[in-house]
Amino acid sequence: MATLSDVARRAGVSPATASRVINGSSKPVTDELRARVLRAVAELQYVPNAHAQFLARSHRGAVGVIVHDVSDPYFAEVTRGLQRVASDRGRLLMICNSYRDPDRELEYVELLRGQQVAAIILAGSGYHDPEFTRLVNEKLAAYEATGGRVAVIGRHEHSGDAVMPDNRAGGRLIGTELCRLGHRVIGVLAGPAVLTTTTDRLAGLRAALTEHGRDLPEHRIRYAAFDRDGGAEATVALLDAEPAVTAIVALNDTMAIGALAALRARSVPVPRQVTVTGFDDMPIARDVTPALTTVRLPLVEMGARAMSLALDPGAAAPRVELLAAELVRRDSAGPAPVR
Amino acid sequence: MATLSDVARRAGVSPATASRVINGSSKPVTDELRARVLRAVAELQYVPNAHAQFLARSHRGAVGVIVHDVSDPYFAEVTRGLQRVASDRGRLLMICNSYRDPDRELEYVELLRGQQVAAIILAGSGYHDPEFTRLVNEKLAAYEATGGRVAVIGRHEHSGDAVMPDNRAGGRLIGTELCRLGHRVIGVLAGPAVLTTTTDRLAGLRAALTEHGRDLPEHRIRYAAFDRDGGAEATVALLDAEPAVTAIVALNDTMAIGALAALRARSVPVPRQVTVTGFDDMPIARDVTPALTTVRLPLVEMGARAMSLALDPGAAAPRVELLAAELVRRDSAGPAPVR
DNA sequence: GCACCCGGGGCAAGGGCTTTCCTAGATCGG
DNA sequence: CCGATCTAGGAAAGCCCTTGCCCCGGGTGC
Repeated sequence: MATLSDVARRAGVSPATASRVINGSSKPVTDELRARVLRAVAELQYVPNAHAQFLARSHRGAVGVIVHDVSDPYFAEVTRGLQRVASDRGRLLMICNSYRDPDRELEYVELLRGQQVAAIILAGSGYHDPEFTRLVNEKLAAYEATGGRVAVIGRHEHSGDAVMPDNRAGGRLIGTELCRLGHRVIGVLAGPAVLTTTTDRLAGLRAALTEHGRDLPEHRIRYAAFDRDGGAEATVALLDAEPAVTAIVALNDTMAIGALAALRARSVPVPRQVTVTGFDDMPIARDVTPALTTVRLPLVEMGARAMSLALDPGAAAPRVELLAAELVRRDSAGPAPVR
Repeated sequence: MATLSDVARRAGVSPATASRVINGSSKPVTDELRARVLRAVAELQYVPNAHAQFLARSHRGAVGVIVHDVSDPYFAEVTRGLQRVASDRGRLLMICNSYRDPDRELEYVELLRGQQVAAIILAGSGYHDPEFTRLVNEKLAAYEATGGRVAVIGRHEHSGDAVMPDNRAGGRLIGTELCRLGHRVIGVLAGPAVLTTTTDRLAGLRAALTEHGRDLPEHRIRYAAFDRDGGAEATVALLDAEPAVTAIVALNDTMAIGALAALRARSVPVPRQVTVTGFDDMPIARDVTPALTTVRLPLVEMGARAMSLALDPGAAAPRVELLAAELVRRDSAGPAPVR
């Protein structure tokens, strides 16, 4: 690998001059030398060693984000927002997939710290796990103590800048809509109970139902993996145990799609016999049949905001941005069947 | 940020010893000192500076991949395969999104080179663009000349290790299936014509049709963006210009989903009146209505193989692995309507 | 014509870590 | 009991780049 001094030697200048030409330093260099250096760079196909560069200027360039899984459309959208802002500001974004493993999340915090990233963004849901929370906060605190910036997306037990989708309000919207449609026996396809996302959405839903005089007994809530198959399996279990349900609330769109598949397999017409709702409004939500009634979260916007928070110098007080959820009515929700 | 010498000082040892303890060097260190060092590490929350570490040992750890867009399910799946193998071998994977911009692809090659990654994997389709091809090959050659490993996924004009999905054969499978079903007037929703993926799939399709005595005139092929909206728009245009088509072949699943949406909007029953086929067999393909008849490509496997090729020492001759495509019959393709 | 200034270039000091080589003390054999 | 052999730990030389500082020579002002 050609080094800077190779270039300098070939151009007949000092490494200092070569460096200045290559980095467009403010220090003037004669056109003659500049040309010689550039020629040498081209001939040697020289590319500066990013690590050495990093070490020499102590200027932190990259930013890291820890997501559960980029191939999950939810995170794909969020990441898109993060990317956009990062690129606009000339920052490299390192994406780390925890694959929903808290330990891996911890490891990635260390790794990013080791990479000396300028900021770390936690994009997954928080966990209801005091021990994990303590550990991650400890690591983040150490990072922040040395000037690192942290922003989180979603509710985490971390005091600092945060972007919060209004999951509670979203749950409420769904609940209210279902009541309006006359549903009384409502089943829920929930994600893992340890995620704050799950509990917040559930809390909002329950609040709305209670307001309208309905209840949501625990046995009508099925906790499963936050993915398609989790949704499908939970739907089957729910249907068998609670044949009276007229509406199934999935706590994200992916699970809702699984529910739709399970219902189709049993030839249950949606929404005529059973209503299904999702959450997140992923792009695919409008393309399944029936198109999903869901709650839109401004995913890209969330990513963009989080990156802005992370890159703008921190205010004295933690900044928390609450992003509104919005009901999207499509075809998968209908009036409760009269029986 | 605590440094190694901070740790060493606190533990009352030399940086050399501290380093040895932390990295588990083979050189023996007394338990007494080891314990002191580890305690200091914990107290200071020390994390080694990855850049300095890199510089000191000239051992290349990370691997880079350039994809078009991770949020595209096609690449999400491929990336999952790459990740798995990379993690198994203790490698960090850097994911770069070119967003289908060839210039950005070039930039990322430089960037990864600067990061001194052990290998670069090009996961997007190749381009039919001699100038671009020349440039990228030049940069890759320079990289390989210094010991860098390169693997490509898909057909690129790059001689070296490659994993090739058998796009041609896949196109053939679709063509044969449609002929079997009696379709004669077939329209195509193609991706950008500059992509080798597009032309290869198209070539296979055309070959099959020709063999069965059908033709595929250019005016029944619509080139559009390889995404949902591209598919929807092209479908509308195709329907208007060629009302006689009984089958629409989308060259990837995303476009097929767009086609389904456009047909639904026009209340055209699928597959009764028009058959639609996709390509790739993304996870969502089975969950749209009607479920997509498509061609399965072993996407995860492709990623895994590519990573293996990249990490295993190169053979003398370039290794090319051709991965078979497989027809997946679902509900979106049916017999041609009798008229 | 002299002191000064300033533009253009190079020297060298890091930046944080690994690793080779060396040293000093302990151990062992004769 | 002394030299040979180990052993654990430390000193220091890089890895590649940036940048503050210094230096040299020619132009400026009075």
